[in-house]
Amino acid sequence: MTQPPDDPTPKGERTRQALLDAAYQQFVQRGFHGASIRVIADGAGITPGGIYNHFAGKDDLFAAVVLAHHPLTRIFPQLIAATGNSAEERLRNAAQRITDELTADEGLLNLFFIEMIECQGAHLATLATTLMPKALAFVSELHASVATPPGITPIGLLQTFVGTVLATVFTRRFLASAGAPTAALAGIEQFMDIYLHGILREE
Amino acid sequence: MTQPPDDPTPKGERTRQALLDAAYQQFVQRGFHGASIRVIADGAGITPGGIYNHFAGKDDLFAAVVLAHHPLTRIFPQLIAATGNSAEERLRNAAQRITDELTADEGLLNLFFIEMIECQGAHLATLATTLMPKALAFVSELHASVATPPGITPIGLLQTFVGTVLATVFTRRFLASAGAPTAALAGIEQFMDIYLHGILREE
DNA sequence: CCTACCGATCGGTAGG
DNA sequence: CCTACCGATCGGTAGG
Repeated sequence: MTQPPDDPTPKGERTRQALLDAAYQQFVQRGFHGASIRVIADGAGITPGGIYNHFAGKDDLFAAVVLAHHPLTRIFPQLIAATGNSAEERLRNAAQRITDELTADEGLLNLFFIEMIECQGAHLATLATTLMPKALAFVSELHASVATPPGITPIGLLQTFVGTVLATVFTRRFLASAGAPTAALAGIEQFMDIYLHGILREE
Repeated sequence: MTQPPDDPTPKGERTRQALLDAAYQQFVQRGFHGASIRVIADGAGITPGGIYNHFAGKDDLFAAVVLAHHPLTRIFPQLIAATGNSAEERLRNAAQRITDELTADEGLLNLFFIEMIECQGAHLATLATTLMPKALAFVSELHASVATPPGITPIGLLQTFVGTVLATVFTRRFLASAGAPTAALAGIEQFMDIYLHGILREE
């Protein structure tokens, strides 16, 4: 008997996905070293040994989580998919979408930080080579179509835009943790007011 | 015999400082759970058990490191100490100083992230109550003296400024990790060009 | 502040 | 994919 080849979701594949989900939750809550293989296995409904039928080890499992959930995998597609009748409108729309996504699931930003700290950014080069070409093409076109301050390269435009969005999400989160009243804080609209007024000069 | 009371640095105090230094190095390199009490003790030149003469436990040691090295303890004083003949000059000067300090020691920013992820920002409220009053007084005065876009509160001014500085340091680090050519990246001057042009409107 | 040690938990493997 | 288990290391303590 061979295994039925076109089941909607093969048994092994479902387990693998359950492992990825459980691992994501644990890693973003406790960090790489703080997350336990046993708790992850539990969350996926299997015993610890079973993990090694799907992943070579804890590092391999973490790498798979990074590939599936790293914020960069959300930011760049949202940037390209943004709509609007002008460069300004498209950037505002993209900023809003990215902020919403990063705010809805705090784990995404955590994963960014955990990877940089506990893996020293080892996966960033891989992610970048996959994602950057399209993002750079998009931003080069944008850069050519608008007037920016002197010294801003296309990659600098991408950097300052993404940096401003990350700054919004991050500062709102830590100021809320510190006890600041949320209503007094700047949101993505204010950050974009400042950023776009500063970067889009008269043509 | 009593202990000589005004030695330049008492024996126990030197050990405590050595522990703080070793702990800082380990925590920012490996995260809270990744750092080992034994390695920290080694780094301070004592045996693991000796740590508990100075700190109640690993958490207590981490809390002391956060109090001593958290970026907020550097950012706010630098902001207040900044010099210049106009609001713009003072903000540029402060941004430059903060950026230099956070770039010179990558551990500082790591500590910010580690504390937010592995301690869920538990120490931020304490830090804020110590540091915010002076910073808010400074920024309230600044807010009153310049024209900002509508909807920007004094705390929003502080938030967007600090956010912009953090965005500079963070995006430069991760883009460098990802293999981007450093020369093409925006630095604090470019970020401030954009930010200040966006936030300081005509009076 | 050291020696010696505690129980607990870690990531991972062998064999089925 | 489970059972049973490995050696290693963890944070922390007792007693001196």
